[in-house]
Amino acid sequence: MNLRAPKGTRDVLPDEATMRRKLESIFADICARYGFGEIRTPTFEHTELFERGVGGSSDIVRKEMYTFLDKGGRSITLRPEGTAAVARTFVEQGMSSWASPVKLWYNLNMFRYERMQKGRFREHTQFGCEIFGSESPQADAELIGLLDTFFKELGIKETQLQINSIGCPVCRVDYEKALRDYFRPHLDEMCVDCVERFEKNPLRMLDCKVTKCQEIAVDAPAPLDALCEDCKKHFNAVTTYLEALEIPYCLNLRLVRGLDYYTRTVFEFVSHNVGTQGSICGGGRYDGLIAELGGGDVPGVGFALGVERLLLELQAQGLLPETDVPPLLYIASFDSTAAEALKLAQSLIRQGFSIATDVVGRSLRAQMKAADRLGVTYIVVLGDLELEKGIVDVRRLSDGEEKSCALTELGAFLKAAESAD
RNA sequence: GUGGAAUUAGCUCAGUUGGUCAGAGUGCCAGGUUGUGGCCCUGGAGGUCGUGGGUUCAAGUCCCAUAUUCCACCCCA
Repeated sequence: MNLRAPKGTRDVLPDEATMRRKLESIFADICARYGFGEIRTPTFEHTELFERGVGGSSDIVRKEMYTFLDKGGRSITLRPEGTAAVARTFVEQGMSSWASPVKLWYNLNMFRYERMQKGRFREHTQFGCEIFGSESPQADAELIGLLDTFFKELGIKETQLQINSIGCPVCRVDYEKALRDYFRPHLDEMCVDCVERFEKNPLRMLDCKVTKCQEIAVDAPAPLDALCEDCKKHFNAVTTYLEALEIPYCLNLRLVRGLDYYTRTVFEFVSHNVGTQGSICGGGRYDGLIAELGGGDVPGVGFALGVERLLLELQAQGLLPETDVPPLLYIASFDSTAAEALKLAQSLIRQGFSIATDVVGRSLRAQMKAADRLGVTYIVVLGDLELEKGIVDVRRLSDGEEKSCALTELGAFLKAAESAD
């Protein structure tokens, strides 16, 4: 077999598909209860959207995008993340004239050209939420509250919320200057990446993983101290609301996040169960994004949650959703009764029951084995004898107990059996 | 983009210093029981040993390249 799924992609088989469907349904339900509407954007966009929206200094834009020229010569990129695309829709569809704030959620697959690792794929799925049109810390808190609700409904316990504020463009300018002043004397001791970050985005020098750089960064000016009065007030209000919602959080002054559009609040839910990167969910405020994309001065805040990482987390905590249950009843038949068996199965299925029947033309013995392997609860043999009398014996496979039942009463029998469980 | 490990049947894996090494378990199909599941017994299908080169009388086995997967770095969900 030479043909394989492309590197970094996965096949989702029935058991996992069922689990994912349940997660999707829980998330959709919670979003609806919080007043969010679903949005589905195109799988690909003009490359320029991500270059401007996500930002040229981010790794996503620099080296992880699936970009190609289409037959019309347009530069197209498979979406590497959701926020820029949803923001584009906001502008294009004139959502600034909708009742404000506009609250949207999505469930979309994302594409990033990366090396494979635990919890990391070239195609992966994100659940996400965005609130456009509110500058208030109440919006930040509501989003984190929504996530907290989601995790609680799934039973997740071990994740930790980390939060930080990286300030607004105004205090960022002062802060970046302060950082450069601090790091400049140490530059020759730091890694090549940090030297590059010094020019482009000195904030990210704070969370460099190189030991030497970390040692130097320890005494760097802290982001929270550098915030302007408005940003300080905003951040304090966010944490106050989190306390009111009884959501535990952990200040992480090193938390910066690599997408260029973030302002003020940034946060992540982390866990040790999803590989060393640890992040299940990340988000923050992006007050300048809509303007950057040609819309008005509309603030925004949002998050994205990695579904594959969520599944890893649920598995580690023994919380995976149930997979499909086997059919309730297997109808065994013979050549002479195959038509009647199909008819009976269809009738019961149309009444709402889950029914299996032979579609291979197997011997009765093989059908019994097949039914057993499927894990069905009951089995009936529909032969000429049974058809003649209009009565079948319903056998319960768990203990072999048999009960006679008129063919016309089979639906009622199954209904009673179902409700008895 | 950098570094490390791995790849043999659908799945989990044996396979010694190159020489009956194409294997086991499990799963699948059938039969034993021509109209009755599980346990048991028997048989069957399924692999160009990731791919391509090289060394050799002889290569899952040694060498090189490459692909894929896993792990870590970077970064992100």
